[in-house]
Amino acid sequence: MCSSIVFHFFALSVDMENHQGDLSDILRVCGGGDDGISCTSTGKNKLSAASSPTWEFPTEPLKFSTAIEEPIDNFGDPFSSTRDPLLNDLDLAVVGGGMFDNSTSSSSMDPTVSMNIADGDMVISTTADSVCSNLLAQRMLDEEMMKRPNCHVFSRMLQLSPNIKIPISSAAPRDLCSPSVAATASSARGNLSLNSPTQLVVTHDMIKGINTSMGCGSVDNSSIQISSPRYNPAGIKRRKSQAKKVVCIPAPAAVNSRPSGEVVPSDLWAWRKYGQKPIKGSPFPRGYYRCSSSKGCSARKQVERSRTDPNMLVITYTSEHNHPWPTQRNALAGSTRSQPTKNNISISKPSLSSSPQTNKFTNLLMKEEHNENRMNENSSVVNDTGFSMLMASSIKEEVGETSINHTVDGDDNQMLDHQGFHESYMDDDSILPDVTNHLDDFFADLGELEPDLLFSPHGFNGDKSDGKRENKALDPFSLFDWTGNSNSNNDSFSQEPSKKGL
DNA sequence: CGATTTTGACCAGCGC
DNA sequence: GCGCTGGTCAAAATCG
Repeated sequence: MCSSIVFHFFALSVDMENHQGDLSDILRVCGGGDDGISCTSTGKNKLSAASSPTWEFPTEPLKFSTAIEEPIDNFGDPFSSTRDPLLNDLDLAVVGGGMFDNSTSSSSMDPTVSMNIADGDMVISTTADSVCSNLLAQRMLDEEMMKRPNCHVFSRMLQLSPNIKIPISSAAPRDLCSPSVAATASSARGNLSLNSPTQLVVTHDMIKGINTSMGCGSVDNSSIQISSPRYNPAGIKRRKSQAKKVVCIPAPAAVNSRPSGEVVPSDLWAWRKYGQKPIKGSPFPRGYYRCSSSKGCSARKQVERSRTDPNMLVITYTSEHNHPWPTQRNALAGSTRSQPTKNNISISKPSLSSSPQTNKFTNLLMKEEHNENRMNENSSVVNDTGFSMLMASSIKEEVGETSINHTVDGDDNQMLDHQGFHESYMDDDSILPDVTNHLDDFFADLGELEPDLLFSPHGFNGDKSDGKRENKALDPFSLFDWTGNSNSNNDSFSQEPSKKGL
């Protein structure tokens, strides 16, 4: 019975207060290789990534974030407060019989999940066995990410902090441990894999080699980028000190054939372009998008090419979504119509490919700016085989806790109340998103698709020649589904900005 | 036909 | 106050 689970471990929270400035603040932690953080449990009760040969410890010790004075907004980051479905992009395989049942999760002794920080190493462990343990641990990470408004899971990320407090719901593991679905080990993208029983150790050894780099331009494969929120991409002038979150991602090698030449990576929100302007000092125009998932949503984002490296896209999120994470169908409905009709699947699944081209997707940098007074927020990027993520790491946390045990006997409501997700939308209780429902929707949608198509590399890379728009919303990798990219002409983006100077 | 993109016009913030 | 620049609006065009 398969009991391992892929544990995507994409970002580390690093205190960057000693790194100030702008572009030069961006550090890169080179992971090397395609696997990034990748390890498999070899011991019975411990899974350690310390032996991962692809990580180096930074020349200077990483400082994990501690207390932050104030929570900050999510800035429309689709993953900042909402559970990231990508966290569950396990290779799922239907197995006969129940590989997991309540008796497993509800043993005589309630399983607990604990997270400890010792010497900068984070250890997540549970007393539960088998898949449930793994799921609990993963859930724990998920919860942690949701709990932290700044734990921007633009993809899968995890913050390392000595102050982790994650409520775990008893329902959660059961929900995740569907009797009909077994999680099988897969490290296709070099993720941290958890085998049962669960103890996850993230050690300093997993990280090494911090190098400074300049802006988004210094990106190479298999790297972690840590940027300072002080970096003001492209010298964007702030209006009304509006909080922004900036994400730098590698530009796709392929570019769509839009007149604008714009390349917009899709995420799971629906965005509608409402403007485009040439930016002074940059040969590339900036596109303005607003969330079209919900009327009244103030979430916006700006997409432009990095002026220092045209191969990088700078996405600036402004404001935040005031509605739940869109369902797959909603996301599909909101997808741009410029989606290529053919041959875009392989592009959208970079992480499942090991080609050099794929590795161009390896680096992502996310930066966050809250306001003028919050310049020392932390952010980091951790790469994976096909993805790399960076997240801001400023989190409101309790101080002094280094180990918190979580008994798996809470209720869902309680869980939600403790999640940053809830906090993120506390301004409007009427539209509090239901994380659990999102999860349910997500998996329900997944269930409607053929597993092979969904989860197998073949399915990902299959060429849909029927001309239909890919259901990218169901594809966790659609994050990097560069819209409308059906060819590899990277120059089309570099075309002249709109004729009028706007 | 509805949703999205394009694009010229307008508005607002900021520096001088 | 003025000009520059960025951000948004909205009508027309486009697409599925």
